Amino acid sequence: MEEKRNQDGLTEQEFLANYKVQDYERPSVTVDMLLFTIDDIVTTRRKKEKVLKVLLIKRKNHPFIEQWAIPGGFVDIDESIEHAAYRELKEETNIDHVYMEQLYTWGEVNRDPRMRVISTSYLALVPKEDLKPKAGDDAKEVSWFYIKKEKIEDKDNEESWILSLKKEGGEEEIRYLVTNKFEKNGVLLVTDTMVTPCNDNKEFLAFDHSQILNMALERLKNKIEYTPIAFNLVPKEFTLSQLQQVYETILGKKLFPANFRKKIKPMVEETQLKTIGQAHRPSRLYKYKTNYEREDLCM
Amino acid sequence: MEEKRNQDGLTEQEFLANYKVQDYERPSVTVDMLLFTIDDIVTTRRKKEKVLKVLLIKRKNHPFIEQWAIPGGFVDIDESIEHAAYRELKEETNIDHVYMEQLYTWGEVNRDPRMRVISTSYLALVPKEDLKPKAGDDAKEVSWFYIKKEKIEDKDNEESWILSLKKEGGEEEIRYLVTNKFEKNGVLLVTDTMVTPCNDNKEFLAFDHSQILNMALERLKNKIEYTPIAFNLVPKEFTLSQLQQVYETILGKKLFPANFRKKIKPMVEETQLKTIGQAHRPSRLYKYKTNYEREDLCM
DNA sequence: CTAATAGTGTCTGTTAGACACTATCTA
DNA sequence: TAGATAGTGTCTAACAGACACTATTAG
Repeated sequence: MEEKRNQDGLTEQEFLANYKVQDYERPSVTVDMLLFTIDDIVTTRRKKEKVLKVLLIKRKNHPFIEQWAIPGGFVDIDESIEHAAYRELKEETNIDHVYMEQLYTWGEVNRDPRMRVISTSYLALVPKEDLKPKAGDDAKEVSWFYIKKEKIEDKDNEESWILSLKKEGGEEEIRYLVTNKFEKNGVLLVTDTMVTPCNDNKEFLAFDHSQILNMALERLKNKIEYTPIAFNLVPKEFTLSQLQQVYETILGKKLFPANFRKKIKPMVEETQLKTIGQAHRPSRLYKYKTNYEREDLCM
Repeated sequence: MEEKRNQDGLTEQEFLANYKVQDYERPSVTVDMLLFTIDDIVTTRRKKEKVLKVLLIKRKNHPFIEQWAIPGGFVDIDESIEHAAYRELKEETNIDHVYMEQLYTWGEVNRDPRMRVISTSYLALVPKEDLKPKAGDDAKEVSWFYIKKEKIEDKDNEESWILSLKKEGGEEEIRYLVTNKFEKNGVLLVTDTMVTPCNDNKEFLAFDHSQILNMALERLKNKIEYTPIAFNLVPKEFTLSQLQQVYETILGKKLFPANFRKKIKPMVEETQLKTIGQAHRPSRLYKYKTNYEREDLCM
């Protein structure tokens, strides 16, 4: 390899040895971790129902003191952002092999009133059964919030939803109005989503976290249709009804069992196990067919 | 609103007024702009063919001096990352209403040998016809490269491609081997793509830019199937054959005209114009139906 | 006329959606 | 037995893929 020299006559080695990192102002870089799980709740009529939950922490200092926020933290100078996200995840779950993907990077100037912060958000999925009840981290107040997102009547011909978060075993409720505006991007009309607190609100999420949460929900809804991410929300062995409930919760609509099973069958394999002890026909347990995608690609 | 105080007894106002940005080391933050267009090239047999092109610039300093790179730059402390991307785009194109979307954020520790750099990449699409030939920016060498990505025979039962970039009107060619490895993410097998220079290579892209480029190509391929982004690569008025060629180039396969037209028809409206002067049946010009998506959503 | 590309009609097999039906457990 | 959930068979309408065909220009 010949030694190329730059305009100052330096080789790469010389250049790097003399390189002074310029002293302009840099943003801080953080990661946010949206950790989701699916859990059972018991409704007023003593019926069990599946709900989607997200993990939030209560802020202990300004800004947004005493408000709930998506867990996150600074990226160390000598770790990758993915590693920082993973570290954050570990702090909250303490389990391995958790599904995680990058969601989006938020870079508005005034996201944080203290200083300029750029944050990359990650999304992670854990089956409820794998979550060991965390030892009460005295300093931190952490809680699962269950999520409801309901379409409401169009106002001004726009699509709107009420997004509400209810604290697990608590009274606190956070409500947002989600509205799609249409905006031009090139020749396309793309949706620009507004997330605004409902006026009856007492509680709010910190920073732009409501917007981040909403984007994560959209991502989940989209990806569950064309990828097998849902399998990250059930235990290793599961019944097809359980899995169907996961789909129904995330998509926010009921599915026909026959159709659902037809669609899912190629992705799973039977085990010899069945559920027992319930007052109805026992159901077969299935496993995810790990090489499903590989087979698919090799055809 | 009551005044909440933190553990030091400060109100938010007091807290922010006294807030000292901690002096730990911060990464630099940059944006990269992947600008694509579709152009005609004339093959050896004097046939016209469509190709996908990407804009690259030649680096004038270490590291990776004299090598081609995706255009990009630092994010100013008082501008959003999206604004920085937009600024970069403007610098290269000088046209408005360009389609742009965030691609991914790259945060490995040693991406840049000078210092820690985190980079958010954006993808933009411009119709060739809108590109005014840029006034020769003396300091910068900028060029379009056309992209070929061809599947090669499986080695060890893996999918592989040759990704090659050829400089517009030049001899330079950059070739990479793209291979999918499978990796566990939660219970799923997801593809982890390796992009390695072909051993016959003389030229390379700078930094991790080959990987970024490859991800952008994947994104394009996916999104063209289920969104109307392709309309950003043709002029305001276009023939359906033109549009079909855009799809074919990005998907890397031939489509049946009858089927293509059936699929596209609901997204376009006829104009009264037709092409003239060609030695075959003239073709009707169409426009994109801007409110296509809206109509769709309102049903 | 030919060469070349524009554009259409229609058959096929696959799939999404809807719904009615059967199966198997506990109490 | 009833009540509850598990699980299947099948009809229909919509759609993707394949292919044969017609249309209209320049030279």
